[in-house]
Amino acid sequence: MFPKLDPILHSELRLAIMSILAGVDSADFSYIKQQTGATSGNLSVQIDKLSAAGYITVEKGFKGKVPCTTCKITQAGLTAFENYVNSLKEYLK
Amino acid sequence: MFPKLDPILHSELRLAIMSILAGVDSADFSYIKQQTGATSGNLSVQIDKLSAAGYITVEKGFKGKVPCTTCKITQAGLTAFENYVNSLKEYLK
DNA sequence: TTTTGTAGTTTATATTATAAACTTATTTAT
DNA sequence: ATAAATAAGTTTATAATATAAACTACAAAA
Repeated sequence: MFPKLDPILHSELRLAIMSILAGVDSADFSYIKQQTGATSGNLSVQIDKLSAAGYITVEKGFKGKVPCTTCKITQAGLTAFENYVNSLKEYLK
Repeated sequence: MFPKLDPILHSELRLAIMSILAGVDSADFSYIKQQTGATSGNLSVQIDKLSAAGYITVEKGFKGKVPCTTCKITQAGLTAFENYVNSLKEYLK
């Protein structure tokens, strides 16, 4: 039987966000936006969802005078990401 | 930049259907239903979508007196599936 | 002949993703 | 100093999607 895919991660943009965050210590909103090519609105919504799921933390600060939102993957997020990848493999082989 | 994921394939049930069909010559509705654990309604809709996309062919016949719908992956479907897998890899590494 | 089971389809609903419109603050140009 | 343009988001509205519930048609069993 096919394993259930985590619906939080089975989303193109959220998966891209997680993919980025899995490889770095932290990344800010603008960087993620540029890397993914997402619109600000979409990115904002999906970051909220990942944050609500406890997969990332979001810190709102300033870079000089400009607001800057920094995202970081959590241990739970990393684990979920790994589980998702493993589950997905069952579908791809 | 992350490649765009084929929205037809980026769906849990449709991906499972394609995964099954990629490994066999053909499979009928009931078999796919049993393998995926999907409801008939959901399966019917998703098979229609894959068929409309040209990724599978659907043949309605009879097994004795009982109706039997047989699905088969097309070359286009196989190619799309392979592309999807390759695209996905960019997200998972 | 009524009921149960098989094999689906159609329709309705709830969720989701996405974009458009908006807010707030900051530079930059006039 | 004021207006225009840019940056960094958020909120809201819309369109698409997945899913389940309800329904149809037929066959086999009780």
